[in-house]
Amino acid sequence: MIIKIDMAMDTPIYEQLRREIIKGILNGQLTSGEVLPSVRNMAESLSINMHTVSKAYQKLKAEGFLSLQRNNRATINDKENYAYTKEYLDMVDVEIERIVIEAKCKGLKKEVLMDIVEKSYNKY
Amino acid sequence: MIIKIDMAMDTPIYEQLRREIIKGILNGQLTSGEVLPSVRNMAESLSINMHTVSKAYQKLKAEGFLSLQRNNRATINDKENYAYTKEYLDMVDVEIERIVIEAKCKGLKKEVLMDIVEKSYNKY
Amino acid sequence: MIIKIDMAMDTPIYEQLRREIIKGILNGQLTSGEVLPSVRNMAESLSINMHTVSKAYQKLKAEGFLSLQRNNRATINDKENYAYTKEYLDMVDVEIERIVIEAKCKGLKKEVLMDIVEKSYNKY
Amino acid sequence: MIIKIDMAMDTPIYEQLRREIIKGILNGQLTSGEVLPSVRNMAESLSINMHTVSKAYQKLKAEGFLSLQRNNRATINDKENYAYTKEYLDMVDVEIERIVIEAKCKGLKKEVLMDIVEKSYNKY
DNA sequence: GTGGTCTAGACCACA
DNA sequence: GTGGTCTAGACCACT
Repeated sequence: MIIKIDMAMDTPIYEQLRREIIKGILNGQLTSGEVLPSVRNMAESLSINMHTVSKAYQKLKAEGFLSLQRNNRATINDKENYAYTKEYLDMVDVEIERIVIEAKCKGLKKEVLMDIVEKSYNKY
Repeated sequence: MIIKIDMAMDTPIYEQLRREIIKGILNGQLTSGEVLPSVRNMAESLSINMHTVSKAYQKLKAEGFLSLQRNNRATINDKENYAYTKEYLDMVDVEIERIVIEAKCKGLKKEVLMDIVEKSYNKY
Repeated sequence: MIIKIDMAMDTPIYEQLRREIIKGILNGQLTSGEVLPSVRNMAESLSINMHTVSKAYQKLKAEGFLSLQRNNRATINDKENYAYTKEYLDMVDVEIERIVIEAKCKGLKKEVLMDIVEKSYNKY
Repeated sequence: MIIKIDMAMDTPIYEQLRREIIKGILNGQLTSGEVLPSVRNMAESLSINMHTVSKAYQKLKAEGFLSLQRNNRATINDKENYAYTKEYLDMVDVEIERIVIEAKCKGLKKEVLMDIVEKSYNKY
């Protein structure tokens, strides 16, 4: 699986890595039970720090996307482990609201915005 | 106009202030030509530092939301000055995509997500 | 003579006024011996502070463009009084160099830059 | 690379630093991919404050001259990232016009002015 | 160790 | 009185 990290982006590297793994789960490149490269290997292949990879793995573990075994192997979990919760929905709500306010203020029509969301949803 | 700043939030204060002002423009509390409090006054009334307010004003200026006049007044601009651009649309696209990927991965149906966006849009 | 002041510009008002008067001299709207409005009148008609007008007049006087009489009247001088000097040439050189360096760095061809200068010269 | 800062000059320090870096890019002392000193190091070697350096770097980033990488390196960009735009040309036009008007008013011949520009261009 | 954010206090040009 | 610049020192997330 190809993971793209952009050092020039303002998003933290560990967050970029986290998102890439989630994307991998979504598009089927990472299936339940699959084992991710070790922290050390992942860090090497991406030319980033081990701590950064570890941070991404830890966050994904906390969210239920994967399990970390004693042997430091990260295994992708079943869907049930990371199904959306009430808290997650609230968070999405806040994020969407922030985007919507600015977009509406700038004159973006509801239809255009909804279209972006729909197209994005269908894309993956 | 009431501006809420949450010092405990991880969003920078200047960014919170920026968003509150945009929200004010959207809901009609700040209309074109309206004058904002001076940097010093705004800082005092929010119990934050001058420079933090200044940073918010500068960003809003760069985005066309307001003009910093030579007579030391921050004036809300006309809609034309901050209408959405191609670059802004691209940015929204990236942000939406990020949210959509994670939401879809977590099993959130398209209809539910679209509903959140629509409700948010109609709310303001 | 019409004088345009843009409160949203970052150029100081007194400097804008100064430039407008020089422009007036160049295009023949202000001829040698002509009398400018009093500081008070000019300030009123431009809706700016008297001190600001005074500052512009003082600077123009120091540069030889006009004379200030005891009755506070500003009179445009003859050309000889404000002919370019060695110091002025040096200053132009510095300003041009600053523009040229950045322009060249950005890939602007010499011909394009020279063309801008020539067109600008012929325009007035 | 030698960077000269004149504390007595009326040009802000961050702006002087910005120009020095652009000059370095132009004369080949700073090539694409090259890494600038960290904000702290640059500040120390110039005996100025961290924040002042940061402001210069931020401006250069906004203009495309460099990227501030997540691994805390300020890297010079490729030419494409800071090629001149329509907006930049308009800005140059305004600046040139301002100089030309005053110069012409002071009796400076077109040829002399053009010569200054040409010499300046060839110098770097 | 690095940059980003925030605060505080100072000076200055502008109005 | 106003904003812009600069300094200094602190905290924090990221690497």
